[in-house]
Amino acid sequence: MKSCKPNSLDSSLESEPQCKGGIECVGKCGSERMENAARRRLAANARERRRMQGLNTAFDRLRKVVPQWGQDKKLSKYETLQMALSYIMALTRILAEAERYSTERDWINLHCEHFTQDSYHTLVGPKLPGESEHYAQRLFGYQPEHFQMAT
DNA sequence: TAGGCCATCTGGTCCT
DNA sequence: AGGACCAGATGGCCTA
Repeated sequence: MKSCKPNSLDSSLESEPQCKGGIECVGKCGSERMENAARRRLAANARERRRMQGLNTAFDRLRKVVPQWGQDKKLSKYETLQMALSYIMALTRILAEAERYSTERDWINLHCEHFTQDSYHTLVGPKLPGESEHYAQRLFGYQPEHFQMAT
């Protein structure tokens, strides 16, 4: 995914002698200003590239902790955010439910085993071919159309 | 081939 | 002034 825009400005910008002013150097100062602007632009481009790479690293880390059951292909950034939202909401629901039981042991016996993947399969039935995209939706209620008008 | 997703460049705005 | 952040534009890659 590379841009086709050339990056040819970064050479020959070093070690330009300082302009001391005066009529004869108006053109030269102008070209130095342009070179400085070009240099700043390139630096800004590099910073922006690093910033976006950092953002993508964060997305990758989020993908690793978000459920992706049955998904053979990587979640898009948008899907990752929506899945993370649904996941957090599901975990919040679980915590709230846990508070309704008097002892931790009661709650663990009742619910914990339902959140291993194997027991999930027994809960909702065997996975069918072509059905993988519904897994997360059924457990977490992740349905993209619910989020289209979010914000 | 159209559409989705993505990386990169770029100019604007805000902040330190 | 310079860096961070953002959104729009552009073009490449991939898949149905």
